[in-house]
Amino acid sequence: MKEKQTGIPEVFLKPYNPAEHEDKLYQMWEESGFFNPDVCVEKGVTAADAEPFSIVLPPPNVTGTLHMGHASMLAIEDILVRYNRMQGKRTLWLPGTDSAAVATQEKVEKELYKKEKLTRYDLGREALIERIIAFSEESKSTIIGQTKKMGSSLDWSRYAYTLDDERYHAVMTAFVRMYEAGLIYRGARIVNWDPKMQTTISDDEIDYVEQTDPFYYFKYGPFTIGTVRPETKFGDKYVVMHPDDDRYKEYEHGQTIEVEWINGPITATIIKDEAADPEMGTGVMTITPWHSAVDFEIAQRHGLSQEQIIDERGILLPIAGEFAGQHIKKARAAIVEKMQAKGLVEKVDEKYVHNVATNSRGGGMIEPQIKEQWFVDVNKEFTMGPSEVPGVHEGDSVSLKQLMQKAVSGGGTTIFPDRFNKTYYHWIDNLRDWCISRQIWYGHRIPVWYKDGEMKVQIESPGDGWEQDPDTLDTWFSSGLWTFSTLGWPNETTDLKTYHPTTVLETGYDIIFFWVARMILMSTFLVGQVPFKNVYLHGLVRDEKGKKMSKSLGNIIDPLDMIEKFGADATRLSLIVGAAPGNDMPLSEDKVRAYKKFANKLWNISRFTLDNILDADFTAEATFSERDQEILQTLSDTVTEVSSDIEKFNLYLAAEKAYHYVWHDLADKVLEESKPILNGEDAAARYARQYVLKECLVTSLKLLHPFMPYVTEAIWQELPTELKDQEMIMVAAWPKQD
RNA sequence: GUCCGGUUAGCUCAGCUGGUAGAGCGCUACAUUGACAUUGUAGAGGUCACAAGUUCAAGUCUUGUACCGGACACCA
Repeated sequence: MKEKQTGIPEVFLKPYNPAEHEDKLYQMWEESGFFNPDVCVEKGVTAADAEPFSIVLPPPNVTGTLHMGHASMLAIEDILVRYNRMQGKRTLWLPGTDSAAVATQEKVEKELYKKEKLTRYDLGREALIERIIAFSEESKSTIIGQTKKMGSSLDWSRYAYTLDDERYHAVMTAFVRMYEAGLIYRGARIVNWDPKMQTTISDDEIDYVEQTDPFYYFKYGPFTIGTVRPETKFGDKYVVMHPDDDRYKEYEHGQTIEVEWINGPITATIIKDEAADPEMGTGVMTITPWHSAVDFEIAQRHGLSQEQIIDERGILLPIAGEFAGQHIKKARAAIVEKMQAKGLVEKVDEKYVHNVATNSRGGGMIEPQIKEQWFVDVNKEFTMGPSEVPGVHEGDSVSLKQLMQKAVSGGGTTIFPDRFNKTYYHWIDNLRDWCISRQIWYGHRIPVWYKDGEMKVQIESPGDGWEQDPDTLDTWFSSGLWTFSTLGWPNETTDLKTYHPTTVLETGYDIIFFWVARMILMSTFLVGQVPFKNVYLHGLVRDEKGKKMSKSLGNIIDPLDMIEKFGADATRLSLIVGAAPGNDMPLSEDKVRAYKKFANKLWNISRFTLDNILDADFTAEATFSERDQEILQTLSDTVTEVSSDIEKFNLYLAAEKAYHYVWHDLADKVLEESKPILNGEDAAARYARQYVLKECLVTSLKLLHPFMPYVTEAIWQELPTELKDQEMIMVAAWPKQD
C-alpha cells in the first residue's frame, strides 16, 4: 500500500466511491468462505459448540428480477445474519430460488404462442417442461447476481432450488407420508377453476375484482329470485329460504312445486337452510351446486343432486337446451332475451356492483366447478408422532388446524409484530381443506399411479402399465417444506439437527397465509418441530407518496439503479430506517442519497481518526480525563442500545441510533473537541484521547457493519493490523457490552 | 359485515411500561475550505383528528365519533 507523508492510506484522499469497492469486497468475502458456518468453525472464527442462528431466504422467483421488496428483505435478513455472526453464533443464511410454477409456465406459454403460435398441447408435456427449465436456468443467474449486489452474506454452497432433486425427493416423501396418515385424500369437491389457464387454484390465489353488471330478478313459480348469472340457472331445481323467514311460512321443507323455467316446466323442491339471508333481495334463492361454493355446501348438507352446466372451457352443456355449445359470455344476453319473451323477467337492476373472483396469477375469471382433486384435510384428527411442538405431545390426537394453532399459541413461534397473531388465528378458523392438485405441467408431479382402476401412492413407478397422475402439486405445498427440505430432510442430516427449527423467518405480511401458515402446517406434522422460532413480517415498500410501486404508475425505484448511484450501503440503510416491522414504508431517491452522504461521512471520520492515531503509542502512560471516560461510556451505552434493538427486531431504531451516534455525537462533538487535545502539549492527555478515538472508530465500524457492510469493510481493510481482532470485519467480534 | 392499522412540524415519520412534544428532509440566518464533491451552529414552524372518561398528571390508558388505509368473509 502506497502511503503519503501523513501516513494515511491514499485511498482516503478521495470521497468514498461505493462502485470502486463493492464488487471486490463481495468477492473477497465469498472467497474467504466465511458465509459458510462450517468454514467459520474450521478456521476458528466460530466455536464448534456455538449457539446456531439460521434463516432461510424466502426464495425469489427464478425468472424474476430484483425489486425493492427483495432489497428490503435482503437488507433486513443480512443485518440479522451479520450481527449474529459477529456475536460468535454458528450462523447460516441459506439461499434458494423458487420455480413459481404457475407464473413461470404461463410466461413460457405466452412466449411460445407469441413467437411460434404454438400452445402447450401442440408441444407436449416433455418438450414444454424442457423449455421451461431452459428458461429458468437462464434467468436464474440474473436474480442470484442481483442478490449478491446487495451485499447478502448468503451461504451459496447450500443453494437450493425448489425443483432440484433433493427438494423433489422431499416433496414426494411429504406427499406419501401425509397420504399414509390419511391427511391427503382425493375427492370430488368444488374448486376454483380457471377456464383460461385450465387449472384449479387455491382460495388464497383468488383476487376479487369489483365489477358492475346487470342484476336480474326472475319469476320462479310463486317466488322471485335474483342473479347476475342467468347462464348458470338451467338446472336450478331447488329453491332455498331461511327456516325462520315468516314470509314463506306456508312452504315446507321438501315440498315440491311446478314452475315454468327457461327451457320449460320443472319440478322445484323447497329447501329451508340458514345460508339463505332473509335481508338479501327477496330472501329466496335457487342454487347451482356445481358452480358455486356456497350452493355446493347447501347441497351437501341436504344431500341434493348436482349437475354440471358449464364445461371446463366455459361452454354450456346439453342441459342448456338450445343454448348448448355457446360460450357463457355470449349466451347470457340471449338467455335473458328468451326469458323476457316468456315473461319471466320481473325487473333488471343495471348498476349492480359486485366482486368477481379472478385468478391473481393470470387474471382469468374463476368458474367454480366440481372436480376430482387432491386435498389436504385440515380437520381430520391423527395421532401425533415425536413432537417438540409446545403443548403437543407424542400420541396426542390432533388435527392439522390444531397443530397450526398450537405452534403459535404455545409460544413455539413468535410473530412480530404481534398484531398479526390475530390475522393468523382468524385465517386458520376460516380454513377449509386445501386443494393441492394443479392441472399445469411444470412442477412436482403427484406421486400417484393408476392401472386398471387400481391406485398406488408411492414415489417410484410401480412398474409397466402404471400411469402417473397427470396433475402437479400446488407450489405452496413444496414451499411449505422449505425450512427443512433445504436442510436435507427427509434424511437426518447434521444440518437439520443443527439449524432446525430456524431462528427467524423474515417475509412480507402479504404472504402470511400462503407461506408462513403452510410452513407451520408441514413442519409440525412432518418434522414435529415448528419451522422457525420467530416470524418477522416486514411491510411493503412504497413510493414517497405512499403509493404502491408499479410499472403502470411509473413510480418504480429500481434497487440496482440505487446501488449504482449511491451504493448498496446507502440503499440498505434507506430501506431500514423508518421501516417499523409490519408497516409499509415510503422510499424516495432523496432518502437513499442522504445515506450515501453518511457513508462518506464515516469514510472521513476514519480518515481523520487514522490521521491522528497512526503514530500513537498505546502502551505509553496516559491520563484519562473525566470526559474521556464519559466518551467511552456513551460509546458503550450505544452498543448496548443498538444490540438490544437488533435483538428485539427493532432494526429501524438500531440503525437510527447508530447513525445518530456516529454523526452527531462522535463526529460533531467528540472529534471537534479532540482537535485541541491532539495538537496540544499534554502528551499524557493526548495518548488518552488517541486511545479513546481508536476505540470509538473500531467500535463504530463494528456497530455499523451489519447495516453498511461494504464501507465498513473497506475501511477495516485499511486499518493497521494491530487495531483489528480479525482480518475481515465480517467475522470480527461484536463489541462487548456492559 | 368481521377484524387490524393509521390520523403528531410544510413533507415522511419516531415517540417503548402516562410526567406539559422529537428526528430526517425542506425553510431562515450566521459561520466554516475544514477530516467532509461541504459541514457546523442557531432559529422559525405543532390547541399531538374530534369528544368524553380514568388520573395529581394523557400523543401516551378506556370508551365513543369522524375520516384514511389494509386483511378476511359474503355477494343468490
